[in-house]
This record gives sequence, C-alpha cells and structure tokens, in this order.
Amino acid sequence: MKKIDILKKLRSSRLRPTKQRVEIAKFLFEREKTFHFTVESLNKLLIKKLASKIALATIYNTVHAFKTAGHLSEVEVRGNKTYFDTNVSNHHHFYDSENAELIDIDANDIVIQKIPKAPNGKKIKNVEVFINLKN
Amino acid sequence: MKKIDILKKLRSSRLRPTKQRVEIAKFLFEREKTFHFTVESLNKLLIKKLASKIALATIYNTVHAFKTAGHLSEVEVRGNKTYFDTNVSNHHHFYDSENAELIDIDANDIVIQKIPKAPNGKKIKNVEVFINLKN
DNA sequence: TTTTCACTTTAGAATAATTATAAACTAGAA
DNA sequence: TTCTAGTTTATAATTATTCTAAAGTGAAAA
Repeated sequence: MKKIDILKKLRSSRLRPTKQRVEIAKFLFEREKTFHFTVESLNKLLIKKLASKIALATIYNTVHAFKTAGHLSEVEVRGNKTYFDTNVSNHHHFYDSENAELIDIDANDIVIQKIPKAPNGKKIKNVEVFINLKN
Repeated sequence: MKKIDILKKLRSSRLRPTKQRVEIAKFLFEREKTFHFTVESLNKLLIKKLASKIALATIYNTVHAFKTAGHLSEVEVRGNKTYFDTNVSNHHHFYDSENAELIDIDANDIVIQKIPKAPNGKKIKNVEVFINLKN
C-alpha cells in the first residue's frame, strides 16, 4: 500500500492524516500478509522502527479509530489483552497458545453444514470459528 | 447435585472442602441448567445469597481452582472480563452483546463439513464456534 | 499567507480486572 | 489434641486500558 493510498484511506474515514496516524498506518497496512497484534506488541515494534516515539495513548486512540473506520478488526482471544487484525474480511483463526500467536483461516476453508437458529427474536450477526492448537 | 456429591467433587480434585469452596460449589453446581458468569457477577450473587461474605480474592482463587480441576470452563468473549461456564463438555456459544449474555449451543447442533489442517507440526486441540447475535 | 479552531497528541492520573503478599486461620493426618 | 500444609483474607501491587486537560497541528477561511 502506497503512501498516497494511506492518505486516501485516512481521509476517506474522516481521520486527519497526522504524522502519527500515517506512521502507524504505514506500519500496519504496508504489508503483504495480514498482521495480528496487541497494543503492547504494536508499541514495542513502533519503538524499534521509528526514531521518535508515539505516546501509548495515541496508539490506543489510533487503533480504535482504525477499528471504528473498519480498517482493523478485533479478535476474541481468551485472556487479558485485546488482539487486532489487519484482515477485516470475514475469516477465522487458529490460535497457538504456546506462542500466543493467531493465524488466519480463509472463510472458504471452513464450511459449516449445520447451524442452530438464533434464539428469541435475535438474528445471527456473524459466526467465528476459533481453532485452538496444541503440539 | 447433592452436598455429598459436592464434597466428592472437591475431594476428587484434591481441593479441601472448606466452607467457602463448598458454598461456591453449591451455588455453581446445584443447578439444572448451565451457568455463565464473571467473577464480578458471581461475587454479587454470592453476597445476595450468603449471610457471611467471601473475600473477592477467594472467589478468584476458587474459580481458578475449579477451572484447573476441570469443573468450569473459560469462555472467550471479546472484552475486558473473563467469562466462566459450568458446562465443561465440548460445546459452542451464542453471544448476545446487547445483554452481555452467553447461550450454550450443544456440540451436536453444529456440524462442520470442512476444516483446514493444522499448520506446521501442530495439532488441533479443539474447535470453538462463537455466534454473535444482533436484533 | 496568516489566522483560527476543531481535531489530535501527549504525559500522567484514574479506573478496572486480576494477581501477589503475608499474616491469620483451619482441615485433616498423626 | 497437636501440628502442618493448605486456605482465606485484607490489602497492596500489577496490568491493560481509558480519562483529563494542556499543548500542538491540519486545513479551511480570511
């Protein structure tokens, strides 16, 4: 993803392309593969990568702004920290608890044959499959 | 579940049947239906139910001891709090985010036709399906 | 350009969930 | 009954996250 596209992405979601947002966006979206992270891990990686450091609060703000804008998705993982994913399409996850690592599974690689109907006036919003791994 | 069975359950997992553990176990396991809770909600319910109150740290200790012993399972739910479930068999969940409520789905009510194979030397430990609900 | 102001960033305080500590208590073996 | 390892408890500490309020900045308007 080019810098110009980063700027477009930010502007299209009514987020001013500040220095910090552009740097974080470049770090997150200029990748081939999807990227999974927690705010803590992202912060550490940004400290390594960037000359000037970005305030932790800004990283929280920015990640949430990106999530709200639909540029990041939040992944439910048992435990204390919140995981985010640059893959915002409908997909699933392997979770390797030994390395606290998420691995994407394409939506087409899982086919569900039978599913219960939603209870009392509710509808199904989405179905997430989470496959825990062991050695 | 009778009191005698509560005592058995505790002893069989090498947990001394202290007053607090017995009370918490009775509250959790003397039920027809499965019960979902957070430590916070359990604490509130126990305060209502019991004359003497149990220290919050003890509730954390006990819930974790029960989980380690296999009497409770932990459910992955996005968000800050940890949910527990008295249903320890293999099963799935609906999640109604509006009421922050979990609803059990029997393992037999979901059939997965196609599943990817585990990556690099890993094996599949278990598969959890999580169905988010909306109105 | 310069001005202006709503939007942002920031450091640090505040909050919330959970875990650690260490002293007092207790179940159950001897 | 005595003794001891296991347990409970109040409280402090830790961890993740959010809040606050002051200083900074993009970009529209003058």
